[in-house]
Amino acid sequence: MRDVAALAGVSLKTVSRVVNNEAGVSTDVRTRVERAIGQLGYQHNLAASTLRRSDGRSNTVGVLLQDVSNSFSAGMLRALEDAARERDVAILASSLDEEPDREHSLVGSLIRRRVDGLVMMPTTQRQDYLADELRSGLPVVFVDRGPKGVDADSVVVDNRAGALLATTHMLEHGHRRIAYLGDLNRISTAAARRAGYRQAHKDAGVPLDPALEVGDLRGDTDAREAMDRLLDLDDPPTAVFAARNSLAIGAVQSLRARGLAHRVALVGFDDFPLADLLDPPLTVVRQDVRRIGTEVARLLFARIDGDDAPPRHVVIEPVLVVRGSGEIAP
Amino acid sequence: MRDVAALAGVSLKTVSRVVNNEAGVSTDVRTRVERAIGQLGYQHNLAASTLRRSDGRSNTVGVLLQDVSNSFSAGMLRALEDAARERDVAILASSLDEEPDREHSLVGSLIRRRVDGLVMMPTTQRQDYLADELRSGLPVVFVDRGPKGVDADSVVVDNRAGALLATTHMLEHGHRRIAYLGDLNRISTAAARRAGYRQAHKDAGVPLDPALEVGDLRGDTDAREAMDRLLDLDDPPTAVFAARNSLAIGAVQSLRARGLAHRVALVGFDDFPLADLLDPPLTVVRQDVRRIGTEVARLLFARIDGDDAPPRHVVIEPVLVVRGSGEIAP
DNA sequence: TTGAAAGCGCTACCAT
DNA sequence: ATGGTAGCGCTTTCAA
Repeated sequence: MRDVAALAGVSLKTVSRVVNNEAGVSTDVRTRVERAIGQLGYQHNLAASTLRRSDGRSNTVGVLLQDVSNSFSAGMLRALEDAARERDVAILASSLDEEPDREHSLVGSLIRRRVDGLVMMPTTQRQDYLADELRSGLPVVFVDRGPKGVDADSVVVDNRAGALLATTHMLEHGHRRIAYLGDLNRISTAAARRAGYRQAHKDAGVPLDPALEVGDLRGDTDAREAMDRLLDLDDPPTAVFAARNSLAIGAVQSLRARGLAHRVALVGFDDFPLADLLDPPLTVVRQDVRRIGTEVARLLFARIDGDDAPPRHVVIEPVLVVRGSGEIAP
Repeated sequence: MRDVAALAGVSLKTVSRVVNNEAGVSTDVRTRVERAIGQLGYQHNLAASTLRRSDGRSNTVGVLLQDVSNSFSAGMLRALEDAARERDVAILASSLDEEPDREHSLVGSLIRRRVDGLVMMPTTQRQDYLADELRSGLPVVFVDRGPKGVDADSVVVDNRAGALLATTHMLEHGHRRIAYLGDLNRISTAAARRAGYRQAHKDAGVPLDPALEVGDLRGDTDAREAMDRLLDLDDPPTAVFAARNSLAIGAVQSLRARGLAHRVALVGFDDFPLADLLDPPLTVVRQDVRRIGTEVARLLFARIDGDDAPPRHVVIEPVLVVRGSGEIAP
């Protein structure tokens, strides 16, 4: 910047004015400075700028997702990116893989980088460790799973209602033995989905069979094995509710391998690309990822812009997408 | 940091030593400083640190992909992330959506943020605009598509060979009318895949029919419509080579809607989740995304570590994954 | 409209 | 083993 100033024959401050598009620079001087910038290939240093600025804005936000390569996280990231781009805000993205330690260390890393805000799909049980940052005004929006131990903005879907929807749908189609495939039990959304599954049975007056409830499944491989075991029972389920997309995939693999894909009903939680091209097409409870992402961005940027109202909790209602697999009769 | 120093009764420099884990601090002093840090909730400011450091490292790299929500880009991002995490390097990720203007502006934004390196899946025809940065030593690794107009490291798959593989496979199964569904023609990988498709015909002595070659398709919707039109021809194709994953999906939609999924052969380029669960399971040419990502990371971090050998160009051979859809007889 | 000087939070360098 | 001082590249403040 000093070189640019020298070449253009102006002061540092004037170059700064040009670079930041501030008023109070004559067209003539502006042109001279811009030419000098071009000649020297000067690139403004945003880190130095941030350091000195009174607001300390880095124009960067951090996003901690479950796994940037899974379709739900990736869709979220994309929706956020679109909102961020309009403001010329960059996104630091990371995957947590349900590892609490990683959440702690990545949050620290983002704070050391002075992000203007944080979006997180938490994997820890409680986020008390964020209390200091929240109090000092760091904008944080929780997504998919609400905050525990602290209060902050959040955007979640009504997991219980979604599970109730899915399970009731199969009960109404006459199923009485519906299996449940669930995520790691400690994850709050998994608990809510399980509660919805049970509620549906209660509402319909159908007894639950604990042998049909399998939790703590990490991914499609786990789900496939669990499904295999369920189908080997003396009195196997005639329907399955898979409480996450990867678990539904594992279930499909198992059913397909045994030629039961058209015999056992299946409803998944969380839509994914190609679910409609499976055979039978997969009936799912859909969480509108783009809508969630848009809401998250709205909350986050409002906070960044100084909104200091009490935390807001947005709940998005999931919808049942009927495609075929969930309508198979017992 | 000043406050920490005051509270611990040491100098600024000593706090800096503790924070950076430098040697030459007694255990006693270190403990005192750490306690002060804890009491004050002090968080090191990485931007200020970067500014002052002699190497100017930001421990941040920029990644420009086609679209972070598509499985190929997302897989790349994830592989890179895993390599970056080991070094405590953060990732700024963005989507280009095949828009050249966005590439220019995002590269600028990343340079202003002083990233230590850049990974890009370019969407521009030429990247001469990067010449200055490359000359001044910015590590850049091109992925999926090689650099044009400048020289830099790259990791690409052998697109021509992959297309040759796919097309020959169907020719060997007796097909003589194989359609081609291709990406935007200006994209170099699309051109290479088309060349492979043609080469296969030439090798087999099978004449090409221009009516069966459709390029400039943007996504599954385009592909579906193109496929519909092809199937409406008087002499429709008995097989299809879809040169990108989203195009294969469009083709499947069209075939499925007409009940031809088991009648017309289909091979896609680029594997994706669930391709094996379609009916029939989709035969594809697979590019090993994780392997590509790992190679990219290896090249990038070697450059960041000071490697100044001439640019390296890694070519990954794609493999044919036979699953069913590509083996349908004419 | 333009500029000079101070200082953001930190690390390099040299001294003790 | 510890500290003082200068200065990274920029913006702020105030003066001209």
